[in-house]
Amino acid sequence: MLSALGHEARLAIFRLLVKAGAEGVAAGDIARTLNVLPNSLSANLNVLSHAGLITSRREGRSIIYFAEYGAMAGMLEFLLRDCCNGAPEVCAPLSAILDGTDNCASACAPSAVSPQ
Amino acid sequence: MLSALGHEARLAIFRLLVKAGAEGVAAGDIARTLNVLPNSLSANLNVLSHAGLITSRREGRSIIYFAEYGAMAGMLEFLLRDCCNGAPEVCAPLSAILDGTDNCASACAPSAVSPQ
DNA sequence: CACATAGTTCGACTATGCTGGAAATATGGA
DNA sequence: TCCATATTTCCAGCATAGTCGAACTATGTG
Repeated sequence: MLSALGHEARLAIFRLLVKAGAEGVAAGDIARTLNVLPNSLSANLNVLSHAGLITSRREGRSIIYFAEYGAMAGMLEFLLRDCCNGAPEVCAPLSAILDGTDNCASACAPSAVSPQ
Repeated sequence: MLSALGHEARLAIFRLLVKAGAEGVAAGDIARTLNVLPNSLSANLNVLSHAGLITSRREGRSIIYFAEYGAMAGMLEFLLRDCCNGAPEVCAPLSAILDGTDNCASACAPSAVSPQ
């Protein structure tokens, strides 16, 4: 997963899908938005998909891609556990982010964007 | 950073350094622990260092390497912001990790490291 | 059925990253 | 000074990943 995201174009794709949420984004729209060739986009989508970071569903002639939140959460959990175990001072600022200071919990809790 | 960590050996190195904490680990000890050749270890340490994930200090004839917690926190913050904005349901399980269920927040929270 | 649109797969080329041996540099000790 | 230890740098050689054009497959429409 880390190596899948360790690639400028793929990270951009994934971020786009995360922002899009449960609606997902069609491959063509991704290509247009990020200004990449459809075939290399397809290759990158394949890598992300194989890493478990995204899923897809056919809809008409488009194929819609979605970020796989569970995988993302799992990866972050892995990283958080490792960093917290050895370095408590890393956690505090992160807790602050999660704990509604900025954007997350406050934005997360009420609206409940995607019913999964 | 993501691509630096997206490499089995480098991730192992980084995890080792995170666990070691402020004491750091000498290059030779890393090589012995992870059973890698010193020259390829050096190359990987270089990549991690260039990514800002680790630092080093000479101590006698050894060179001690340390995880750079700030960089790690920055990276996690970046990932958390992105995922939380679009995907509230990712946050909950992570908050649980940070919030003292296991290991972290209980150790983190009281000390209040950064006033932001 | 023919055609247009949406994506993917294939194949060749290029580039970049990784590995491992050997030599070089730096430090400390006899 | 000479030697041992610790680590890095240099230099092939190899493998893998990325890119791009072109052909292929699938779906919907007239």
